[in-house]
Amino acid sequence: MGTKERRQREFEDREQVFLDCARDLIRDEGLLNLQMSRIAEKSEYAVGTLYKHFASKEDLLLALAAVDTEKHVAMFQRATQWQAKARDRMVAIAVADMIFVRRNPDFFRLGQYVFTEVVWKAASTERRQAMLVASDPIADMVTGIVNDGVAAGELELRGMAAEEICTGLWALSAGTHNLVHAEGVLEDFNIRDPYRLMCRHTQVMLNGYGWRPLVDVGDGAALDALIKRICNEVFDDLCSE
Amino acid sequence: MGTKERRQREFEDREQVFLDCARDLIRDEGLLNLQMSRIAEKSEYAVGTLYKHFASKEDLLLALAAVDTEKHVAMFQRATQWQAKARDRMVAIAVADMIFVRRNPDFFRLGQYVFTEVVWKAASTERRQAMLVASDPIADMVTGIVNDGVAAGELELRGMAAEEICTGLWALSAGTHNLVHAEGVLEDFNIRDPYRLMCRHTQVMLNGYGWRPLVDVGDGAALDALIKRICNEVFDDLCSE
DNA sequence: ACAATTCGTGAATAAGATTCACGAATAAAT
DNA sequence: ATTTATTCGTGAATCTTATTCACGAATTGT
Repeated sequence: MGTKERRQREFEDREQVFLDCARDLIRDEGLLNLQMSRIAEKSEYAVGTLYKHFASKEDLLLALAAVDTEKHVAMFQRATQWQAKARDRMVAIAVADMIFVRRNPDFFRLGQYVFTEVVWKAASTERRQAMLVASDPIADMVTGIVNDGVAAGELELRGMAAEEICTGLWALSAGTHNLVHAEGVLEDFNIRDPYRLMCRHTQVMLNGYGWRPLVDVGDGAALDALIKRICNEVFDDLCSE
Repeated sequence: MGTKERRQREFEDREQVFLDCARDLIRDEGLLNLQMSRIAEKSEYAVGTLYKHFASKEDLLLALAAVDTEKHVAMFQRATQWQAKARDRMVAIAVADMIFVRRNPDFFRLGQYVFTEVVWKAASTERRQAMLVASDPIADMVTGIVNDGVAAGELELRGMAAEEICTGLWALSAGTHNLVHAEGVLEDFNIRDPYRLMCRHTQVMLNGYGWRPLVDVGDGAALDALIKRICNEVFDDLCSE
């Protein structure tokens, strides 16, 4: 009598099939040209079936973004659990961002879009909730590193809450994502290696908080060496460079 | 024979009428519910007339965002031209951001949306160009202040280009906008006074670049005094607090 | 006064998202 | 084994909106 279970399993697997097809279509034809009927066609199901899984197009997009976010968070987790000084782990978070965006070029574009009022409000409460749950661990991870740094005497809060420092670093990262996205959208806008720049600014901001030892940001070689070390020790399987 | 001129003038004024109506509709009913037919109805013109002015809905949104950007840039210009030390002018830029967003709560939401791949690509080349032209002065203004600071011996580049420092500050600002937007979109997300925090992080980051005298970020009172001074001296007419 | 041109109009069209009545497949009951 | 009930995928039909364009009124030129 496992038929019911098999059915259930098939239904769940199908959601993944739809998401994969949608992702392929976005990659090949762009978010702009994504059509529900094309997703159905590509996955060889009827449109009605697609709507059994997703309340709306926006819902599907949010589901897609949530999957990305889970992978993104998993990268952060590796950085967080790395056995190293808080200072290096903080840069590792930035490197995780860098690697992730390079490997998933559509990620931010989609993320940007789904967090738009228009899309967000058009999606179902469940998907919104799933998205929030997926991104929930991030703040704790970063705050945790800041607190570790303080505990180890490497960082001074200087009257700020750990969460506020965290917010500054987060803004830096979100702003850099914006910038990377702008490179794709604007024609003549081009900043060389924006995520490397973000790593440096992370160090500079932490310098501002009396992070010890202070980083000599003039020495790009030191940063590059650290990035390479992080790639080797933390993201071995993902770094080809 | 001024009839032709009058006609021409009427045509140009109408564009403003459409934009005003669209803005009102967005304020009252949200971007999500904005419909071209409603804009036409509200402005008491036919849809066809609306389309004589805007190639598409996205085109209209981009035009709307460009107007906002011009006002935004005008605020920055006031900060830039303020007769004060580079250090204070840099904070004045941040304060300009703060005041502008508070007075135009829909601004960033719209800006976020139009810079989305989906909207950007759907708009006409002319509007895109107008948007780029409108935001063009910003980078120069900020880089200018950084260079002034370096020339006055208040800031060390430490091996970074002025543009790179500028990018860091820009990322901080863009990230904060993101955060402010998130407060509107997400239900339970709430950061007290995000722009004040941005001002502080601007100071911290500049501390990291050896800005002199270094700012004691622990002293929130000093920052608040500076913000109040900027409101009085630069944005007198816009600050009620 | 008449022809030519410009310009606003809104009904018609187009594109795409979303629905839902249907029938096939499966499960339950006899 | 046969009948009845239920579940589930289907895709043609519907609905919503953006967008177009043929028309006629207003204006200009002769």
